[in-house]
Amino acid sequence: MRDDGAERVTDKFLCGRGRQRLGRDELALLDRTVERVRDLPPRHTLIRTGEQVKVSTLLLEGFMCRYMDDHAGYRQLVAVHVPGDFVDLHAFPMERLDHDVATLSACRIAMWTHATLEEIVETRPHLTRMLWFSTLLDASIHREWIFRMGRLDAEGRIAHFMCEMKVRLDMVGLVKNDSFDLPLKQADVAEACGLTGVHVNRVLRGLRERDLLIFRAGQVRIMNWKQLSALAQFDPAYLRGGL
Amino acid sequence: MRDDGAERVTDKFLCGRGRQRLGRDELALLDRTVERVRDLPPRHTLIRTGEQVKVSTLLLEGFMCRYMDDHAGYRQLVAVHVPGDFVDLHAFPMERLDHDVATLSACRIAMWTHATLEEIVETRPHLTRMLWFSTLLDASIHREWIFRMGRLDAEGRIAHFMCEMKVRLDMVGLVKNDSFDLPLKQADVAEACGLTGVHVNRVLRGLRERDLLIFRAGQVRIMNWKQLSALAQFDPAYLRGGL
DNA sequence: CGCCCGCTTGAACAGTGTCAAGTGCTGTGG
DNA sequence: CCACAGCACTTGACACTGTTCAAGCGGGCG
Repeated sequence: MRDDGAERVTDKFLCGRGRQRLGRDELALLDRTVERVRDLPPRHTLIRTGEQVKVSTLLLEGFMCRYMDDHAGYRQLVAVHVPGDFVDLHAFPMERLDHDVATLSACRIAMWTHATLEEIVETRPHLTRMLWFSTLLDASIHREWIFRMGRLDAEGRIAHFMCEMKVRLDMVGLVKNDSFDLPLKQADVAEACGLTGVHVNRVLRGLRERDLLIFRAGQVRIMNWKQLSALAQFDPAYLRGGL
Repeated sequence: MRDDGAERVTDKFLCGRGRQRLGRDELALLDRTVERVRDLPPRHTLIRTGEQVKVSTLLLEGFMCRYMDDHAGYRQLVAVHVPGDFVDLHAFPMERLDHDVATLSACRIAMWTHATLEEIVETRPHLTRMLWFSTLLDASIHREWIFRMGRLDAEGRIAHFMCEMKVRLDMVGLVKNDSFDLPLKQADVAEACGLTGVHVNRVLRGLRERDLLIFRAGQVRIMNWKQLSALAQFDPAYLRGGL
């Protein structure tokens, strides 16, 4: 925070995941070089597969996702993003993406041109390394999702997804009394977990009836963290990236 | 290759994935700064979850994997590596890993200390960016694995896995006449695809009987690429990372 | 030669998907 | 203010994919 208390776009960046390693000057540099801040409506596609990308996006408020569609049009989410996430920083070294990027809820985002990032790489080795690190955190989450889909049953997958959301949102101060906003439909959870909407509905009922978790109207309330995280075989270490 | 024709450790690095963007001097620098080359036996664990890592490993020959075990001891592979892959470069910014790293077959590896990589980051922005890029390729593969597990049935998953191996090995010159070595057991394929060994066996029989693919004695022979890749909904774009 | 490991096959079963119908909001227009 | 449309959620019945458990096979290696 600045003295005047105004929000800075980097306020939530890497909170709980090595933010303390970012110098004041590094945060200030990022803040100063933002190209622009935009508001996006819900369910808005920001980047399409294969298209050339020249800016990267930090999510300030709201929820975004990345997804791939199969031949029949069924969707698989490959990532869900919360405030403080650099949603498509990987587009900087990659230049084009292998997936779509879209908002789930209404969002506010901040954007940096790749030319600006280029300059950071040229002149700021430590900051570069932290940006690199932040893309590796995403990879770490990807791996956990592979585990989730490969080794957990429907209940475990949904529990795991909810545990992950809780911890990630907690890191950026968006959890109050074990409750948090999660503006997704059951169908979105299904697309994140490799399940059908119908089955997600049944599993959620089970979790609710056993007083583990309530997900209703875009709000999650975790009633029994211990049992839920056990079901999910959830260990939050992967979210901190070893730092 | 040098004039004397001797192999250099970086010979296969990023082949087919932007290698042409690496300058001769950059490759030479990597070659010169290798700390050491080692041979590892099959089924050897190189890094365990959570342990502090101070070197990163380029795979020269053989097959390695990264995996996570669930509470019951069942294993999920989260990556399979082929020659030319920087297996745990992400350990450099991350410092410790959220998964184990092990050999599948006998392997030869080259290792760089993180101190050396540190120096590269400090002094070589372009090379740094290419190293960063190479870790993002892994993330890209992770995403495709999430898609594979979430949206494909058993047959599609195995077909997809085999298609991926074929293209990746082809990039580094290890495919001859649509055949390649893949020194894995059926159980390993199961662990990569989130299936049981028994079911992998049945699916492989089906693929063999329809003359799509033969996997026997650690060798894969692709008989019908077109049908196989269609089954897998396979598009190799993600393996090239947009470059 | 015999053992062991990886592969193969069968049968019963469980988990998840599919299809179909119905409920309950919320927002809109008459 | 009510009727209605649309959407997300809910529930039930049934089919199917993949798992589990169990047994048998085959080849390489000590």
